[in-house]
Amino acid sequence: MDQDIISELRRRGYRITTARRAVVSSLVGATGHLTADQVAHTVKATNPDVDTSTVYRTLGLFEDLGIVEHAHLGHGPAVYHLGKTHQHLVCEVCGAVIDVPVEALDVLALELRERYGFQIRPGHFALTGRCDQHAVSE
Amino acid sequence: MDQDIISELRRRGYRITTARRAVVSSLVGATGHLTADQVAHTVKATNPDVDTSTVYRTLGLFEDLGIVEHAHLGHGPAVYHLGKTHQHLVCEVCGAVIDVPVEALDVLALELRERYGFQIRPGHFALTGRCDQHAVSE
DNA sequence: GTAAGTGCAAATGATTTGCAGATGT
DNA sequence: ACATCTGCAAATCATTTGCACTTAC
Repeated sequence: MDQDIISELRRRGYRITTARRAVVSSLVGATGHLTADQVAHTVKATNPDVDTSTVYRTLGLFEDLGIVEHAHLGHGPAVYHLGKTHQHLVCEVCGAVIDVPVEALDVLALELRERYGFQIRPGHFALTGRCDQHAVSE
Repeated sequence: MDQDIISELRRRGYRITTARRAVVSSLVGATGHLTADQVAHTVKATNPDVDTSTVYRTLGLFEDLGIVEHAHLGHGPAVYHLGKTHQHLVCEVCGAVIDVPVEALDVLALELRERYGFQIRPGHFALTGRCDQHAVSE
């Protein structure tokens, strides 16, 4: 799985460096979403001399190549993830994150399309609200 | 309209200061969404000695009191607005902002509620995508 | 060998905070 | 009078950038 990405990079003419390998491992080894800083920490565990700015540049490159995506879950730093786009639901009380397939927004997308001529591209910003445990019973 | 807010503040025991008056005027006089910095600029036009940090504090207070809300339209600074909550649609090509009533998300809210036990509270983050002019015809 | 990639340090942009002084009530 | 507000300067947090040096190819 690491290898797929490495090959992809090579195939596209990008150089395979220690930093890039380490970022790939960090992303592949993680379940879920990581901030750039968390990626940097994981990376530094094995490669202490990789700089955080390089991690940012690497994540930026991977994003341009469609290998990773970033999303905003709240007021803090952005989070990065591999794999296909999904919509994040974030509980404003406990911070719990639920990943839902973008298809869950299909009906909404259609409605906004028809009514406002607007095509949404879900996933970039979370939908905030309250999880089951912290629901407000009106 | 300025006066409603001023009275509200007074009624709740907050002090009426030059800075607060000026922030209220700025918000009332503007159509749409302003960044804290834009509010600060408007304020400084008549009251040059009001500091930007005071504008932030004032907006923060107004938000706590339910007088204003802030939303995130993209990677830049947050925007503040008076009035009732609405959902922002932001074109990722031209930055155009469309305001839609939160009721447009009712169907989605219901679905997410049933399927994931999650209650969304729309409006805090924009939905990004493409406006009519910049639609991708797949 | 050479361009692409990197570390480092410094810059940026948005927002927050500590504190001593000013001001609304 | 006295607590609340404010200006100012400095701190913070996430992210970006300039530049000289390294390294993958």
